[in-house]
Amino acid sequence: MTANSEDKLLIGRLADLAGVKSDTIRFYERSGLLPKPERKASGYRVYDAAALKLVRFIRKAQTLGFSLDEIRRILSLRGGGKKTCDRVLAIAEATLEETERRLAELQMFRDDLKRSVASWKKPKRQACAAEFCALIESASPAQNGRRPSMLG
Amino acid sequence: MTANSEDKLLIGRLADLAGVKSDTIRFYERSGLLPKPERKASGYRVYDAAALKLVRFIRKAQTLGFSLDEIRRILSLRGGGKKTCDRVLAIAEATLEETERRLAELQMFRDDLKRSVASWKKPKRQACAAEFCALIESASPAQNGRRPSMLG
DNA sequence: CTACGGCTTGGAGTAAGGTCCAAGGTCAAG
DNA sequence: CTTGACCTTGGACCTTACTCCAAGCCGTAG
Repeated sequence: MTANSEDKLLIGRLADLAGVKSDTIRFYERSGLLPKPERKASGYRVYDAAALKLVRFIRKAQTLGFSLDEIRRILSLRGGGKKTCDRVLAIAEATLEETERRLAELQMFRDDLKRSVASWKKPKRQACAAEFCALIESASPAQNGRRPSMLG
Repeated sequence: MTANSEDKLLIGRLADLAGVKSDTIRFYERSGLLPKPERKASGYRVYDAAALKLVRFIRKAQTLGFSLDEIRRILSLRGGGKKTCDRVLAIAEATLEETERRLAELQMFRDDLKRSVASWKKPKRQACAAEFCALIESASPAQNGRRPSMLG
């Protein structure tokens, strides 16, 4: 029941199943995120279920805020020994801290936003645009622009 | 006590106070995020406290996940009447929903991560790299890549 | 045999968000 | 009156993450 020929995917099928375009798969390969796949005699790339998992992993990690570069570094840790494990632990802890920070900020923003939306729904309010701005403005912690990198 | 000459900032000072580079300020101006500032006879841009607030607003909004384009649209709503207010409400509600989604996902990831880090700290564990990956992999909701746009 | 869709490659293009540079003007201090 | 820090402009360049294109094989259905 393992790896019969029906498990094999060509690039377009893999892309569809993962919800990306073929070009994206090739791009990930070029970028070192996906290993070079087997090839048919014709040169066609042949993928298996593991490749699909991997592409889905990459997409998932992206939604969590990791850059492709960070994802590459995370993936490169797989299958290491004790030393690697310490490194993973360090990264995981840094990620956790950063995630907590983002979470707190987002939560506060959510609460403020919720309150404001409720108050704007009660008839007669008009300063809402200004308030909406003020609310973003005072959304607390992180002082300063663009998403910071987790992973030291 | 309002707007004496000490409130006026040149671009470099404004940039420092906002934690960005002068080039970024000029870029924001070109992009229509900041209004054209007053100029000295020499051509130097002259800013006031409002400009500083605005730059900080932009940075803050970015950390909350808004793109410059979204920020521009939000800012353009300031000072509108009842009609604008309905629009703001709609945007705010969409933003709220999207924020809830992101929050839920991030929270779940945080919890898993926390649990794992704790377990890895107890002596003798070694599959942690693989686990770290599995954990990102199963982080639930959003199926599919890149940050979605709040704001319809 | 002919279509037609899927695959190959290399390379160019895109959008977002900056970042840097050269050539030159401004201004306060010494 | 010279230094040196800061300002001006236009335009080139950078990174990230794709996305598209042309020219040409592959593979199966009619």
